[in-house]
Amino acid sequence: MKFTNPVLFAKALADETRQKIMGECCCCWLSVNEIVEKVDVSQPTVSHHLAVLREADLVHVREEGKQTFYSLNQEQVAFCCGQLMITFAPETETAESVKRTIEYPSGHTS
Amino acid sequence: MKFTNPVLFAKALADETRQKIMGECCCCWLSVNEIVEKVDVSQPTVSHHLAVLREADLVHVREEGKQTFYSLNQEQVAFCCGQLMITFAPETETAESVKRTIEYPSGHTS
DNA sequence: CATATATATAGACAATCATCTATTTAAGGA
DNA sequence: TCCTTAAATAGATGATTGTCTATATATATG
Repeated sequence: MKFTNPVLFAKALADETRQKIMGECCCCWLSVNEIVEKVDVSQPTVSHHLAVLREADLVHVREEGKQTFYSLNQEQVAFCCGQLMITFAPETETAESVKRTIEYPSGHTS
Repeated sequence: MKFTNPVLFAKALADETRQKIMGECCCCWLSVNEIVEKVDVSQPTVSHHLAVLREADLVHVREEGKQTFYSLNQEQVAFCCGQLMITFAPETETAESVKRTIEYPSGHTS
């Protein structure tokens, strides 16, 4: 897991279109063209947004012949959100719970 | 608790100086001048950043005579981070744990 | 090999944004 | 009332960013 700078992470999320793209490829692999069909901007614009998400390490990429498939890196998103929570909301119950989950992942119930 | 649009939230975090300000007034009340002394930008710039944070409902504000004190709204930060996690990392253990914490806050251990 | 298809890159342009200086507003204190 | 201090607002400016069209690159397919 590469560390994503929290400002870079926030910048990546700081755009409507990009959040839409993230939502679309959150739970499945989509080719660039499939994403284009869903988000009502041009193909180069989608490519640009995907580059931003790649830069922040927020997507998995799989090349297959002519096509390139993308899917959201949920683990990285969770990690970054968790970091923000621990940094900027340390006294909340939610942050405490996130911290516990990171320290004692499932299975370590002893 | 006002609902903060997730793009607005990300935009608020998408700046180095603003994250620094958030860190400074995370766990205490600070006057604008005290913040200025900590973040190496001009007073009007700090006021601008505080306005952005206010717009996203991420700070508490308390006016006291000549001075205005700010402190980070940790609950709102936690809520927004949690929303992002649930939206963009729903299949992670961290998001599951956040969801549980929201549904069954502390005390409801029955 | 020629053509079609999928994606990325280049470059332009308008909009947004972070910052500054100058000024205004408001609240004490002498 | 006058001066000082605290913060916000106005307006300017340079940098960044989101979008587009045009083009390049790379991979099939006939």
